[in-house]
Amino acid sequence: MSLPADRAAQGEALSRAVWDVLAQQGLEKLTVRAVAAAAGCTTGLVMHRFPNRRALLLHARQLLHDTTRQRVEALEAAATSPRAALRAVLRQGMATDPETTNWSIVWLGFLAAAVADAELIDMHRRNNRAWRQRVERLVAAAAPDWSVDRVGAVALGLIAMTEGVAALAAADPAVYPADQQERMLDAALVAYGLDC
Amino acid sequence: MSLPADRAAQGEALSRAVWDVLAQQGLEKLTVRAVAAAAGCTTGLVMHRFPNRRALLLHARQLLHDTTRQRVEALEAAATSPRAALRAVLRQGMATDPETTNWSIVWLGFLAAAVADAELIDMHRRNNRAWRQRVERLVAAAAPDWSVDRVGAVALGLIAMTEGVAALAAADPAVYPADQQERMLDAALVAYGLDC
DNA sequence: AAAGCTCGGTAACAAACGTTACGGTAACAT
DNA sequence: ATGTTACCGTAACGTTTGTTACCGAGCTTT
Repeated sequence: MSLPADRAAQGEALSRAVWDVLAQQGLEKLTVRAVAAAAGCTTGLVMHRFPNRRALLLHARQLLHDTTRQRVEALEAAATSPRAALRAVLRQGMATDPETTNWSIVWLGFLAAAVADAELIDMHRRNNRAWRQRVERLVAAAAPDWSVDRVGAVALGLIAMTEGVAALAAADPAVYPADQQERMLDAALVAYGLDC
Repeated sequence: MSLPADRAAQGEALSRAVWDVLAQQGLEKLTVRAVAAAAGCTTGLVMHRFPNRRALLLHARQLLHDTTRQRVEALEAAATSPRAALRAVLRQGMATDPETTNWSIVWLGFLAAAVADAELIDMHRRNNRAWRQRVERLVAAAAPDWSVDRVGAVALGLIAMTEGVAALAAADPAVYPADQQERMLDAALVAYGLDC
């Protein structure tokens, strides 16, 4: 069968291979051949599916965003209160298990690759601005009487904290165990007056 | 003259060239030839000064750490109170001006490069553990009656927050201006009860 | 002044890279 | 059954990479 659904599935599988290589071998080894090997195919298939290496990377980057967005929306929908939603969403932004740790490493790799790529940095900015608006909305819902300025400052603090600890824990998991990240998050939520 | 001081100075200049390339062209373009061009010399000099590319990168990474350590110690020594020292040290960890923004991008590049390099990741861990101990010491001095657990959780929160906002601001300076980062830091210090 | 030594630039190497062209196989249509 | 098309692996291309070998210029020593 050569339905477009199959082509899309192949593109998705190749994007997942991009993530795997990025997480396990790093940005410097992120070659077309390495991606093909991780996907269990040859470079021919990769280059038939994408016009060039950059298009493959851009697709993998966008798919990463879409995937995490869906996961976050599910967490938000399943939460029983605004503050529980805020905590759940922030929690998955840290590196508390192998899956989210992997996600963090991949995220760092794409960010490093975006330094020299205008389109990648644009995607990063679009996605991160959306992320920031989401957290600001959640903070505003969790503290309805706050001023816009305070919501912004606290949301930024929480975003930066989770983003930062994800990077730190991804690079040194032994020193940043999951429970310490959670205690850090809870301490911050308590300090800001946003605890459940 | 061929004094060892000159050789060391050349190594330093080449390391600075590594930073420049990393900040302006990204990790993927961090080649020996690009470094030589940024340093205004040829690849011959680079390979005479360092046995191979990895050694050059390791030297640049260590020099980056030593440089920032000296800057932080100067800030700490110049502070008039423990809380002022804490704030000054944390402040320089964010990306509030072109210099610290550059530093953040370089830091991200080295972190991404460390994914596949055991020695680079070791250096990152050593340096970051020292950084964490420094901030924990500053927090303990700023709040002498806190428990060790609380000092650890708050210090981790502050470290992660500054580290995270530095990455965010480095990638999207227009959305994370300096004054917003400072307000975020002050809001966090107030929330933790560590304001001056 | 001539020889030796240090230094750094030039040029070349093999390997790996992104990309392209070609060929063969399997499914579909007629 | 035969021609057509889509699909993908194979092999090659030119370029770029890290690295090595070589060579000439300038300083020191005798």
